[in-house]
Amino acid sequence: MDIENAKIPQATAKRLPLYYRFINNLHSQGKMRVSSKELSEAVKVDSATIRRDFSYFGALGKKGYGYNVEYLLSFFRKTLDQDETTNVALIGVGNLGTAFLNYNFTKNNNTKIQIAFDASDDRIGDTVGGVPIKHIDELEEYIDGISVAILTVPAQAAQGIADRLVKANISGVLNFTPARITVPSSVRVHHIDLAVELQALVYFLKHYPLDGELEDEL
Amino acid sequence: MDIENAKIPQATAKRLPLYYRFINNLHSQGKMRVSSKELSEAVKVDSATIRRDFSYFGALGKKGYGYNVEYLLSFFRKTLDQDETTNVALIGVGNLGTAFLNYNFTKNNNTKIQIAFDASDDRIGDTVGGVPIKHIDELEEYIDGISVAILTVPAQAAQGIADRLVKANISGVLNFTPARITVPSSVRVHHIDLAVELQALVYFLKHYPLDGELEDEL
DNA sequence: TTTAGATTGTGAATGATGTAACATTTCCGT
DNA sequence: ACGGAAATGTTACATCATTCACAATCTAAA
Ligand SMILES: NC(=O)c1ccc[n+]([C@@H]2O[C@H](COP(=O)([O-])OP(=O)(O)OC[C@H]3O[C@@H](n4cnc5c(N)ncnc54)[C@H](O)[C@@H]3O)[C@@H](O)[C@H]2O)c1
Ligand SMILES: NC(=O)c1ccc[n+]([C@@H]2O[C@H](COP(=O)([O-])OP(=O)(O)OC[C@H]3O[C@@H](n4cnc5c(N)ncnc54)[C@H](O)[C@@H]3O)[C@@H](O)[C@H]2O)c1
Repeated sequence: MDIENAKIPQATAKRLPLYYRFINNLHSQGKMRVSSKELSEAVKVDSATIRRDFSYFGALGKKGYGYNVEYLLSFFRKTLDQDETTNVALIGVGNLGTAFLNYNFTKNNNTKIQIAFDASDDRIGDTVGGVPIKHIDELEEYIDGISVAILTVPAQAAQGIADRLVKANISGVLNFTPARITVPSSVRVHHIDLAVELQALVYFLKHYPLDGELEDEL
Repeated sequence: MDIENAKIPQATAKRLPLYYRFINNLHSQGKMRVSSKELSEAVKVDSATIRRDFSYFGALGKKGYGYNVEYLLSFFRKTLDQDETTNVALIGVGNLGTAFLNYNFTKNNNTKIQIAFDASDDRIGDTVGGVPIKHIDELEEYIDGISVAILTVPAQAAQGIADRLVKANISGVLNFTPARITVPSSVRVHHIDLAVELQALVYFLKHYPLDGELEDEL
């Protein structure tokens, strides 16, 4: 769609939602302007990196002044497609799935969990956090118009479900399962492996200098 | 402690727990040997990257043969300090916190959630997933021997709790809060921002070529 | 209107990560 | 015991990301 955007580094793209949220905060607080230095302290990203990130979108600020909060906000809203909602399905209403359903991702967000699926009869027909739960056997019937799936099923079920999601034409999967699923190259998968995150943190603590470190981020 | 380890790239360190888990699987399946190519297909990491990662630890494999699963396993167990358990506290027994407590991170893991804290009187004294819940006012009394904290409190409470954790001599924090907390450089914080992850996935879907892409990983 | 001070946007330096390619070594069947 | 097949470990390169440092530009106050 946007010609320019194809050139934005992935690392930058991953920071955009973060910037958006903090700019939103500033706006609610009635702040009129902000410098890259201030933002830097809030989001814990080097100020030069922030300026560089913003610069991919052209000159958003004014030299000697900083950035106009209102303008930044409207810019990010547009860029992150806040207006156009992405429909999401959640598969596996267990511990983690229930937490996600109860959490309203819609705050500050352009995504909405529209429907959930589970294999256990107990929960079918209920709603959790306002989201209706259907039986997994009915996946194909209800998945229409959904482009992203959150996978919170047991690891053994992950690949099978993924295959069905692919057939049902899903575009992206957020996989919380420890299983690394295989999908065609037309589908994007992000793995979030919480056990690995915890273990990695512990590894860093044990093996990296504890003191003269940056205070943040992997 | 280990002199060598200081040189291991962070990207590699983050993959180690992943390798460990899959090698563990292979071992349970009775597999005796594995090549970087096989491993690559399982964990979705380029085989050259795997060989490079392993090579930081010396020559773990044999040319023309591959890697001995048993040996790899014992090596990783040692390297990831599987034997020595790291004690973890969880702060904020809400939706997300409850999911984590019910989930047994101890599988394949050198970490154990020993204790949880919450501000709401309702849950104090209960146990969730075998973990006792104490009142947050008693944080300082019970945090002895705990080196890592998982933060799943509301965003507004995050910085305050973080300050107390720092005073109580915590070494690492896994922060699920959208707030970016400030801590001294002696404390390591990893942010896991689930809303950002979802939004970033959506952004990639909308703005990046959908087809000729690697099929995995950010 | 002038000037001191602030802050951007970016070229260039540095650092980190990923991967192609291959010489080298080991395995293993004959 | 030998030779081809297999797979490592690593060199060299390519790519991506971060950060420094500063000229250019703007603000705001006197
Ligand atoms: N809970 C955590 O803290 C945590 C942490 C790290 C990783 N994970 C991973 O996240 C996933 C979910 O964890 P959880 O704790 O919520 O597990 P859970 O067992 O509580 O939930 C799994 C849910 O999936 C449903 N299910 C099973 N098979 C299904 C199928 N074929 N189709 C649809 N639904 C199916 C079950 O009925 C259950 O409700 C697991 O893969 C787990 O390894 C969880
Ligand atoms: N649930 C999700 O899916 C999800 C997704 C993304 C981010 N998050 C973030 O994770 C955090 C927790 O989310 P949640 O859905 O579990 O919220 P929640 O409201 O269900 O749970 C928060 C818990 O923290 C407790 N608490 C409040 N103040 C406290 C204090 N000062 N000390 C100790 N405990 C305190 C509350 O009693 C409650 O039990 C939030 O910051 C949220 O933004 C959650």
